[in-house]
Amino acid sequence: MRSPDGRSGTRRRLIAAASELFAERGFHATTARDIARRAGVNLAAGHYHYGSKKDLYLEVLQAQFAQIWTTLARRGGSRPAAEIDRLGRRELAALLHTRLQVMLDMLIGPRPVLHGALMQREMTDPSQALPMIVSEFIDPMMRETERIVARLAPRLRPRDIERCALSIIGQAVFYRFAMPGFLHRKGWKRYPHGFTREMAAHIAAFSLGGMAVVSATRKGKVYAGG
Amino acid sequence: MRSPDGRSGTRRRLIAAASELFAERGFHATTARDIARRAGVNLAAGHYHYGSKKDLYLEVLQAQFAQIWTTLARRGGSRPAAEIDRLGRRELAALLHTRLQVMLDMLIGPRPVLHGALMQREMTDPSQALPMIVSEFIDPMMRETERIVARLAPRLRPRDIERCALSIIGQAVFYRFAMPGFLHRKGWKRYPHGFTREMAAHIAAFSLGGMAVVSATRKGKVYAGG
DNA sequence: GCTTCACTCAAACGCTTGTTTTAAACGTTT
DNA sequence: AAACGTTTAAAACAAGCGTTTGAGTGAAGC
Repeated sequence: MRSPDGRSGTRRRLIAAASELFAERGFHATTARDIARRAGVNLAAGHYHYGSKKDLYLEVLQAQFAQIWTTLARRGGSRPAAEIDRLGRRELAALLHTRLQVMLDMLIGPRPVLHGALMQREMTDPSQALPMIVSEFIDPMMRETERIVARLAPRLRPRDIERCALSIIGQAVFYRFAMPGFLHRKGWKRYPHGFTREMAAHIAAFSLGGMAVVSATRKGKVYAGG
Repeated sequence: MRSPDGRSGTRRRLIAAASELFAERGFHATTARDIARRAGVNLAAGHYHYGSKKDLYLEVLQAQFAQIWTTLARRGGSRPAAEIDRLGRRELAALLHTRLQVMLDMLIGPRPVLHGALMQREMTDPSQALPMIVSEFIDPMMRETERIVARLAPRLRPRDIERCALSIIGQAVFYRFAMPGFLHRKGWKRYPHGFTREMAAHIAAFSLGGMAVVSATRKGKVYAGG
């Protein structure tokens, strides 16, 4: 290859078109001819460069998830572990809030990135790429959230740290996974302006309360918090 | 038709096989031949009885969601609105707990019903059936949860009642939507025995704390609850 | 006993799919 | 100028798809 992507950017155009289509319609409902048409290249180009539709799909996931932490960190939604351990209570709460805001922006914001749709599809129909997605995204996301939770509620048992982290992430991710039902119920075409900001604030507040109660609850006192 | 379902139960067998396959693999990845094979009927039987694969799919969704509230109520996860309004605080908390337990059992329990998988697929690739699913399931589920929340935290503004209900449902549904990633991360093949019980208890406790804090939080005091 | 009817069956239809093939061009490097 | 990697074009491939066909089945109705 003379340049990183041929001369006319065929490889790049193929990846871009395939990313969009796989995110929009999923693997099965996307055809090689759809991809070639949207990329503006010949049908045979896909197989020339990527061998097969499946390999192209795996390339797409690889490329998308390779850049996600850069995006997250650039917007302040991710911080090194050592930094988190140095934060005070108010800063931790602020980090949680920012993190939720960034996550929601990426998932359902006015310009959502493709990770959300692709991940949702992988959770519905897992492929060979699932291990990569777990190790490259889900696992780091969980670990970092657990670290924030552990700092905010130091008395929690490890299993409760994990459960609280799952509760936090679950609340946020829900707005992507349930989006069609949610929007239809509200009669909306898309989430309104400022929606992610308000939901991030709600989830942060709700979760701080949840952590406080779980942290104060002893075994058998499940219904505490009255 | 001689009997409610022919003589050999072809219609019933088709619906059963199609329900399983659509839940397992989705609409696109399920073929008419797969369905006929699993149902043990001739390939043409599907089109004879249901007209088209799409009509069969809609029939499947209709049948599955027609019975979901019966199942939910039978297990104590749903109560008439008038009853809810009569419950005391401890009873409401117990209802919330039971409701979460039943929901989780249906979503990820040892014998999960098909609604979970089918709904997840509709949220990923909505079809004509989406309005039915919203009006028959999502909307009643939201209204009843909001009623419980409203009784548990009477000072909440309506918008916060809705958000708290979404937080509660989101935490539970997350374990279905993110199941493949979650299981792979833990190295599990399925959720372990007692998992739904523990998670229902956690989500109930976490949510009671969340509601308490959101209820006590005034505008601008987002980070309260320390 | 004959027709009627709902139903079943194997076979085939026309179409789309992912993939491959063949040929010819293009621009860059050697 | 020759060689090379890249791209296009058009066509074809086998396989699989949803759907249709038409003959055949056996019980029900008259």
